[in-house]
Amino acid sequence: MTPVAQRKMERRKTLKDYISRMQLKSTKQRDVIFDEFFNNYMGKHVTVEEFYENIKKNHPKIGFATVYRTLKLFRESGIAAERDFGDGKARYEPIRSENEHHHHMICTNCGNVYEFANSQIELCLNQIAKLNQFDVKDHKLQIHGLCSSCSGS
Amino acid sequence: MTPVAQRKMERRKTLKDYISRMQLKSTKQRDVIFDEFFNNYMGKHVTVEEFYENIKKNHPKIGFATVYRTLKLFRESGIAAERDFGDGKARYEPIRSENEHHHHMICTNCGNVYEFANSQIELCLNQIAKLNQFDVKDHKLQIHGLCSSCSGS
DNA sequence: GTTATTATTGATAATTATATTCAATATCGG
DNA sequence: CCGATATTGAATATAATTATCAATAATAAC
Ligand SMILES: [Mn+2]
Ligand SMILES: [Mn+2]
Ligand SMILES: [Zn+2]
Ligand SMILES: [Zn+2]
Repeated sequence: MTPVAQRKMERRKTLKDYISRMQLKSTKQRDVIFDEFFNNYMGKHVTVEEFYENIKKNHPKIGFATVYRTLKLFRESGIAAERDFGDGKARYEPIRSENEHHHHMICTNCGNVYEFANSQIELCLNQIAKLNQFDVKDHKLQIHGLCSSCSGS
Repeated sequence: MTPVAQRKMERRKTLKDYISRMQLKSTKQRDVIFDEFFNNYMGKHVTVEEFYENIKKNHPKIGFATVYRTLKLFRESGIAAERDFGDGKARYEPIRSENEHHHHMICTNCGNVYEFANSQIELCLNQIAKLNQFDVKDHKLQIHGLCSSCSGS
């Protein structure tokens, strides 16, 4: 099995566990949305609208509200992350592994998103939090500006 | 003159300059909102609704749309910053000085906001941007979690 | 397998923050 | 003061998200 397929299976188990733990139910729609999401959106940051328009092509009967609710379910179960890049629309991306963590550079011109991670920053943040006795649940870091294509450098 | 009054005068000049540069007009309402904002909201992060409710007490005739538009004008002119703490409401805070820059720790329980700054993080960010030939216009950093009061440590 | 219970679906409507419209009014250069 | 133009404030529109609810699907109990 490829590493990609392996990770997808792990995500499926995480979701199934969450569903049974919360006494929810597995459904055709959730399976369909799961496959679409983890097959086509690794490393992407898709809005609900975009995702809905694409999944509708192969599954015309699926409802908009169901897509909304299911992506939210993915977030709650820990297999997806919800992002806000400041344009008023929620975006979702598959979480790649348990402890993976990254941040975003967003081009205000073309909209492209670049990911980065930096352990030194993470360390600073933890120190700052500790100093203020702040119990960190999450943090987000975004750089907004022009990507190399758009700034013409 | 106190340093606080001094800075307020500088902000007023910045706004006046912006208004004349963009061929806008000075109005009673803008003056009233300016005074309210810089007298009562230094170091605060106020929503438009909150701000409107408070200013209405002394100036009942002022309109909601005017408050919205004026706070946006303050942002455009560079004397106020717009923040998004993830609760779906825009927040505004007075900019304290030209090159001042800070970030936020937000308690998910009590809603209190704590500010911090860290030059090492800023340096890392600039390096990362340079490495990716990314032309930084802005960046935001937020820590979400429980403050010391709410985590009971 | 049948039945009972409970969650889900999908169409629609409600909500919420923000943006726009527009007629009346205020500002400002000349 | 006059005329041109920007602003105001009430109302309306927009856009993303969330809630409602009757029909249906999934699981549990028997
Ligand atoms: Mn990402
Ligand atoms: Mn602040
Ligand atoms: Zn770009
Ligand atoms: Zn707190």
